[in-house]
Amino acid sequence: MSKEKDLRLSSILIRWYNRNKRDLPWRDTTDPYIIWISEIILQQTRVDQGYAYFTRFVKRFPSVDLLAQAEEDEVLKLWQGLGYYSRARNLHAAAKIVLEKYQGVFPQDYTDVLSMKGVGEYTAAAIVSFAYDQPHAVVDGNVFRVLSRIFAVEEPIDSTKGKKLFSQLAQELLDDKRAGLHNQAIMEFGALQCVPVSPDCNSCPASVMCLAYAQDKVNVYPVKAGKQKVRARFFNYFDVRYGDGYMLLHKRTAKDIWQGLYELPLIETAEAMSIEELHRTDSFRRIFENGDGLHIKYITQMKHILSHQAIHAVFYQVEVRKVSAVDGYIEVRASDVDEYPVSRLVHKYLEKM
DNA sequence: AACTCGGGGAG
DNA sequence: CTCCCAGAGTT
Repeated sequence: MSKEKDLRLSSILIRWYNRNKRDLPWRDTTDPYIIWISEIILQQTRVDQGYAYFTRFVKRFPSVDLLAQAEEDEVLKLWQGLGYYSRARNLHAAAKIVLEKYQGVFPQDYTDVLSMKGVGEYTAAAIVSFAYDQPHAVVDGNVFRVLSRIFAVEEPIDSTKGKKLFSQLAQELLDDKRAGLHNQAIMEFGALQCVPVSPDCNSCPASVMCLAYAQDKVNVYPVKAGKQKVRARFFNYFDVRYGDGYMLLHKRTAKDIWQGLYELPLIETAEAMSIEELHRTDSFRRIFENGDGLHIKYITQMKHILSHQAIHAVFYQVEVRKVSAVDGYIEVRASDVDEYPVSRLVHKYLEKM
């Protein structure tokens, strides 16, 4: 016994979508690889921000085997500036697995897609519905917002209960016969019509069935419980120049921000420190113990804000006649530094120099 | 369940 | 400033 679905909302959203959708390149294909790339890029990222990255990425890596064969540094370089760099590392690792485990054929089974690194429930549903029209409902930030308003859901979207509740609700509302279209429609509706701040409910075709609108409580949904705090960190960067145009770089490998990216020699301190204080640290002595004719000059300081950290960075330029190899650092030609993937913070410094 | 992981744009 | 974006992984 299957109960007939109520597809009135789906019908409204699809009608709205057909009239208002943006023309986006990843909607012109059913190639799961292309759709996968677009979905990873768009995780926690606005279309406007990810668009150019998508274009460059699929131009350089038009197929999964070409991505799998690339060096991780090149993948990260293409990702530079976009943030959440684990997306790029996971994308690259997953491409290799597709090549080896699936002989280069992108998996079609939802569970197989879900098992890929960097692919969670949202992305798996997006890929199989857009590429194969399989009936899996997407639940992203847009869907949370649209459904929480229409049904006046009081459960916080960042709670385990809330996530389950919205998944079930989204799946109940899904038009199984046109899942891809339905999923595109509800997300685009959230992105353009049912926007986070002061949506234009007067022009909304779903306002007739929107409980939040009826109660004049559109601005209270979606309900969120979370509050994240920001950690302060102090980065002291040393732009070490020596010889005939050489400098030192270090690849971040720790489980921390910017994993896989390169940066200048760094001394992180628990609080702000003067250069005189830095001189006395073990880290300083380790980096510069073999420094001959050391000359340090203050260059600039920058405050770099992440969603969860506030980094206070100070940059110094260090001139030495010669440095011997220091463990963990690589020596590169200063003219080649643009080849290496770096954080926005380091990039902003480098482009000033 | 709570925490971590980027960067940018809108208001 | 605050919020949040086609979220996922780790602890």
